[in-house]
Amino acid sequence: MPELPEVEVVRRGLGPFLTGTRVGNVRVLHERAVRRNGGDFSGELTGAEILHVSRRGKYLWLVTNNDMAVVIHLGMSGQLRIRTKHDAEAPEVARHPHLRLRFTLTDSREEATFLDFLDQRTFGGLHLSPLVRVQREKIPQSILHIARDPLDPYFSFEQFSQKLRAKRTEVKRALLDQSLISGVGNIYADEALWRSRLHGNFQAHQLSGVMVEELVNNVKEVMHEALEQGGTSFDSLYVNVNGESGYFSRNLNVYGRESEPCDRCGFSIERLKFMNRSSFYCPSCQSIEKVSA
DNA sequence: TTTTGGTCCTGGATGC
DNA sequence: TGCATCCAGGACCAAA
Repeated sequence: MPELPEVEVVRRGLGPFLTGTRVGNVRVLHERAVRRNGGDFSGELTGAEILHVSRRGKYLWLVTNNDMAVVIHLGMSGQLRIRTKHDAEAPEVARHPHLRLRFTLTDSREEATFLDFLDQRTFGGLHLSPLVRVQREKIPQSILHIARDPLDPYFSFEQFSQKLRAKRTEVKRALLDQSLISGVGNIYADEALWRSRLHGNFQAHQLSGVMVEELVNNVKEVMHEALEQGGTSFDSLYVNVNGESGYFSRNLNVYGRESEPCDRCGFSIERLKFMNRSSFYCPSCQSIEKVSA
């Protein structure tokens, strides 16, 4: 499932192909892919030039020359794939059951390139949003509520710590709250909590400043490691723009490892139902009894 | 205002 | 073999 490292891998992959191209045509094959878009998605985009590709948390956006952004969220199973004309016309690609949207991109130097949006579970989608200036940068209006992610150079630890410690909720739920800190999903939340020896159900307002600092450092660390290995792939649902999988799943300490021994203490890893999803943790290392320092 | 829990959605895996 | 059910989870929304 694409979380921050996976989305960043996609962003890096898209840049060289998309920068400087123009949108020639947009074919929407599944209306749900553009459900968040109010107006005519294809019409408003045709002819626009793509200037660069940006990201905040799990959101990607293509900045166009008319001060608009094509905001993309991959959801659980979204993929962006770059296709050459030859690839795009192959029957297994053109009639792929999960192909939801296709951009035809033109370039003054070469023949058309295609950008395909595939999404098995249709939780992902694209929409247009005007860019608005906030302090040092321009971001899409529709994602103003999304907090800076921990890899953002302007991420403020003090601000995050203050907000987190004011929350009367569990620390894992707070980590998944994109308006508090963005980019953290179920996998990296579990991994960072394990590294911090924190139980996901520990109350956020009981965390000390030192505990928050350690947690943030572990979130950053696990994300950097995942990024270096091209992200986490369990199956074919996450691939980069060339269709290649990442390798970080081999380095996971708790996520998806129910009943296996903890790498730190050997205790059996348990799975807990939390917020309609699974939480993996070591009941020995990550005791709920932990007392705030 | 903040917190909590339900819903959306698809297809692979599993059980009968 | 065929059918039913479970499961995965990010974002959003309504209820408390």
